[in-house]
Amino acid sequence: MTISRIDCANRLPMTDTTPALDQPYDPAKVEPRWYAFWEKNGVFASTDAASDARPVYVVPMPPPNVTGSLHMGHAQRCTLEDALVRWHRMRGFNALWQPGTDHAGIATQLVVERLLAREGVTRHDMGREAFVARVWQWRRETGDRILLQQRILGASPDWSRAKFTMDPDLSRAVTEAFVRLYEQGLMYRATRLINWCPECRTSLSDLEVENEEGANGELFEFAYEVEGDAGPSAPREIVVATTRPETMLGDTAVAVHPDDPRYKALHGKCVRHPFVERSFPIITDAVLVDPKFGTGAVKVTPAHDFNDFATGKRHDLEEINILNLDGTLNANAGSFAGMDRKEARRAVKRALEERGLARGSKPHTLTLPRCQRSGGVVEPMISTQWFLKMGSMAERALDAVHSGKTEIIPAEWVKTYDHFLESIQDWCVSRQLWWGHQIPAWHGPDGKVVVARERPKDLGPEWTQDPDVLDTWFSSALWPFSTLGWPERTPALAKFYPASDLETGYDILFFWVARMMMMGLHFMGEVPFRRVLLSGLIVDETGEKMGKLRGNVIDPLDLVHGASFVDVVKKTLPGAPEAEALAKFKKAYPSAAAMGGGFPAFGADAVRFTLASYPPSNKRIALAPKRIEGNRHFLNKIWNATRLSLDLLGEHAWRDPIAPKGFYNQWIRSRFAATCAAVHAGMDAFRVDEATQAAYRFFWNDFCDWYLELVKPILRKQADGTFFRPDQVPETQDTLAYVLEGSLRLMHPLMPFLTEELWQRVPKPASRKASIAFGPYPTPDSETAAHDPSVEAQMELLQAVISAARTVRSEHNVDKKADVPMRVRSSSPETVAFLRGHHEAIRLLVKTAGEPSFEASSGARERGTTLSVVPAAAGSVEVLVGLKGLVTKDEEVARIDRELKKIDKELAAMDKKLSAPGFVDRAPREVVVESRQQRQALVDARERLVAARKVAEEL
RNA sequence: GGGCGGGUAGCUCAGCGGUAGAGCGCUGGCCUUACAAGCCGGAUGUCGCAGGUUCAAACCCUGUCCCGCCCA
Repeated sequence: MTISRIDCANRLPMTDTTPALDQPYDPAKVEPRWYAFWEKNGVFASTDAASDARPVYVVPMPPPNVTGSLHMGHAQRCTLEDALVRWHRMRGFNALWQPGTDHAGIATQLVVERLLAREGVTRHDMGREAFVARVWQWRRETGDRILLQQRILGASPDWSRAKFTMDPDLSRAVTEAFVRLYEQGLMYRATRLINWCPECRTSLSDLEVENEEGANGELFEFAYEVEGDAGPSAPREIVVATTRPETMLGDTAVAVHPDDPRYKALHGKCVRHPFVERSFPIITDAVLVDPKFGTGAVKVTPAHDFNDFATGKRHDLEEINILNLDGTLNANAGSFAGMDRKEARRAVKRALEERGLARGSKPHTLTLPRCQRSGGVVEPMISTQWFLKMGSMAERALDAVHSGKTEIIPAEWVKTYDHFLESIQDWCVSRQLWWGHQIPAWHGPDGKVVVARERPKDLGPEWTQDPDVLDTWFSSALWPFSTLGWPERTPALAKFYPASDLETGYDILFFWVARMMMMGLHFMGEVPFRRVLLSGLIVDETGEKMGKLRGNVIDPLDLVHGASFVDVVKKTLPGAPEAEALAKFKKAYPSAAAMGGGFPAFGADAVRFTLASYPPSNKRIALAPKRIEGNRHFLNKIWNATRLSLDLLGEHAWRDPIAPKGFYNQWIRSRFAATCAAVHAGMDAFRVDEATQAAYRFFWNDFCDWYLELVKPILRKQADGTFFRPDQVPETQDTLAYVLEGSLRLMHPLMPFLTEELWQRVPKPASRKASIAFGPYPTPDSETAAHDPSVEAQMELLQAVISAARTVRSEHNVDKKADVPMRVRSSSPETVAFLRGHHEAIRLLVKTAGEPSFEASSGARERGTTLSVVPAAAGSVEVLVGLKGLVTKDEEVARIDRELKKIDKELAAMDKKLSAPGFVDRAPREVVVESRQQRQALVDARERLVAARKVAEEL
């Protein structure tokens, strides 16, 4: 076919490697070829040169963990950020999408420890230095995998600026930040009750503790014997209830409510601990004790419970730590020392029973604090750690959002952000890990501490560096400026700080976004970014969170390249029986289950377009594979429409278009202009979903369904080799080429591969650069002159007339091949004239026998015709289709009745509205006028239908 | 206990003050020389429930019931 001839035209820079435009569209043949091309042409490059006068657009990419393999969340980040970055780049911005990876302290250490465990080695066997060396080796081998995976999705960050949080320059920034914070009195060391994960053997910040609600437990009751004699009527014992019996080894008080009459006699008395040589007081505390809960008496363990800790401070109680760092009990636990905490719980209960102090137990649901990384139960524990004061930093971060210096989109999140910062506690930043930024503090004799950028030379050998490292999120919080060279005053820092947009999932609003706000304001004196764009979390099709245990994880690359479900579940549920894993997976994705044995290769563009099509207000995004399939069909549509267009354009050489005179050309240009405006509005407001929808509808429903169909007869030569309407050919070719090329550019940020592939082949101005990615982008301004609502309104009428005739054909099951006579009438001479002007389109799209006729309305009608009405205020249009011998009287009456029913329903609604008291007086005038026009159109249409029904027997 | 979302067609979701929408699914007819991953048609909703504001409410307000998430 003609396509191959066009392939040989000199439009294509890569003729030797580019396959023909085979049908159907195969992303596997197209996508792999373009990434290297973009890199070679420097598409992704930004410049920090002060002399560059372009406006700047900066997006810091949330650095994925080096442990990470690409998951749907990453794919979503990639898609949205890449769309925004490409969009700006095409519009002439100096765009920096800052890539990199995060060292992910705990996560990485756990991964490498697990590897070592297979070799039968622990990190303690190796020692710190060797272990850290091993982690570095691991990171060199696998840490960049995720960056390679992002390329498959078409991500376009400036790779030349890629950073890793443990790079020397970023590590230096971390040290500098720590030292300055210390010098400013914001970073301090303190002994406090903190969250301790015995499995990771490190402290955690409040945010790293996840509370598991509804855990099954029991409320265990036991008695403490009261010491001394409180009088004959006073109780000899006091019964307390607890969900953690083993912590009684650290009890230093029993609390009751001051007003509780049951315990009045015991105020000030002491109880004896049954297992350790200790007695402690019965105190009164209205804050801690709810007299209605349990027995109304509460055991107090200041060293292992946050509420009890506060109570201890109020009453000056002793804090007795009973735990070792690995979760076993220490010497304070007396005879229970050395036991694991779980074992100790059983042992304590048994011992209490033996002493006759147990008072029974009942089932109880509780909230269990769990470590975000290991899943282990977190123990509150007294420990000396480094803390960062949050108060004043949090205030500035709050102000920045309230004053509009940083905008959070969607705005619903502002309240959540506020609440977090308003109630924030100081941040425990030290971690007892080996992998991370070691704290730049040195400990000397007598508890002396020195904090410095480097080990001070005058410190003796007895001074040792603090073994702890910093929370991973500490270095992440510096990301928007540490990646640009801070603390040096680099050109990049001057050019690219603050960033424009920070896009991420809402799940790290506290972990990352709020902390970057605080650190950015503190160190740079300016917000780190102008907008925070938050998107929802991707969950499975039934709304469940994706997780290994659930067996519903989808690897985005499996969607891109295709994969059998068997292979998919091998990854999601390794080791599980295949049938069971498959069943779980298919239950999680009902629409995928209908696809047969696996995912077809949807291609990166289809996955991206789908991810971009969910609105950010959606907190949970239920990933429906069917939807990806639908979008792949859309890409195929673009592919084929381009093939057709190239065929219709032949050897057409680009001419800059002038304002078209032909109606269809005016119409498609107007629709294109409206679409550019809608896409721009969507992209600008972080409603990428609206941009995708506008592009989809335009390209498919306007450009393909109508414009290409209307233009075919004009641009296709007839059998005798001549054009049917030679005078219309040049302008139509120009317009087709213009809209096609513009559409590809318009959609490029959303589907970079396909648009590049096709754009390389379509006619375009000589001024265009090597890649579509260089733009320019079709903007509302560049298209606005073509926008013409009156043309669009006329086109809608024409479309309605054609559709009416098609409906009649279809409803009466007229053979597709049969030509039918058609007659169009209206009481409006203008309408008749307009429609007559489009007789050619009507003839072709309805497939009429001979030319349709156009005339003023009259009551008479030929035998054998069926009548349908298109309501219009200026005078409804009657569409008469000759169906002699093709339809019975009954069928026609039934069809007219259906039409009447519809119109009656609309008319009733309109009458109700118009006759409602106050409507005419109080509604805006244009609404009243419009409603009256609509009603008139309906009444008119109805009259014609009623008349038509009367003569239906003529059939 | 506090906060934030959500409940619209069988499914996944738009719409957020002027006559209910899309994709998928369902269904009738078409292998019409771009596309069957398609084309031309069709059916399908008391917009969670109850009040209120308004000339007008899926949309605003109040209450209420479910579902989800976050914080304590």
